[in-house]
Amino acid sequence: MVGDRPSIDKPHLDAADQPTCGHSAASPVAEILSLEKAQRMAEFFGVLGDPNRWRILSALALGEMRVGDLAAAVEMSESAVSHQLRILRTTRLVSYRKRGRNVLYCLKDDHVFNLYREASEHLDEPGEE
Amino acid sequence: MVGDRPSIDKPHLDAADQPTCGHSAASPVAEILSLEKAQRMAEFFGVLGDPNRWRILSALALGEMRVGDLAAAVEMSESAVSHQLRILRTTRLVSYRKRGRNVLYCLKDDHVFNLYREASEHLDEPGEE
DNA sequence: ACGAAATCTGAACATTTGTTCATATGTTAT
DNA sequence: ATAACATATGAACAAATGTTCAGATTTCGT
Repeated sequence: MVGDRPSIDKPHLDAADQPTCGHSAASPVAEILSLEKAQRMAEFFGVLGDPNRWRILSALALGEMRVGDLAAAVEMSESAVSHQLRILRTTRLVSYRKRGRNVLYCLKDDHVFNLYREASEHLDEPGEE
Repeated sequence: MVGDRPSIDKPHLDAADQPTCGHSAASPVAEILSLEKAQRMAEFFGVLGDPNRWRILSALALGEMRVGDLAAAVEMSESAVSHQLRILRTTRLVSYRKRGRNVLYCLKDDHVFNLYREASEHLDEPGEE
């Protein structure tokens, strides 16, 4: 296997210079995360690691919505949506309230937005890919 | 199956009032994410959805490190670490440079910190769990 | 050039994850 | 009450994921 590699992966400096990592300030994490804390982080971000959940969240960003309409909006079965909503609920990413025989869901707070923006910035950054 | 439920999951309002979702301002996402965009988001956050990757990232937050030392620090096999580093590399979360027969890794930018902080805030928020 | 050291890679295997399908629960209307 | 509607739940199965293990590279020391 010679020739062209995946094109990514080229060291920025293969010299004997200074580290490439220019931490701008005090990092919020000053030691290696404990297995427990790492687990918490992973579980949370893992929830955001599914495309259909993002579609659901973005749909709810438009406003409160019933489960059925939500399912139609994101083109998933109502059952699948319901399963996902349960996960988003226990992660406290969405809140809900019952209206008769319907249940209305909506985003719980702005953290999703911030995370979305931060991720977008990162993904839009230069760096060969 | 009656009795006590998982304790989470109680509608904040089951009345006929206003929505629970108080979006503070213009959301960065004004429509349902396309499958493609949702996929991108999910892939990125999915990378942050593993505890060992968080341990690696937090170790690198302390400073540049060789693969071997990194493996020792997070108590994983060097092979496992290497596999994970490849993923973190293609996601551009870490950068690296070769020094002789070693490879030094470090965090690429501050986005990880911001994501970490945002997630921490969310996890530390009230809301019964 | 040779052997040791450091890192990377691919296949295999066990675990996790998300959907579907069938069914249960709960609510409204007649 | 009964039927129809809306949502939730559990088991089952397919797909994705992370580790281990063996082997491939590459670089240093002598």
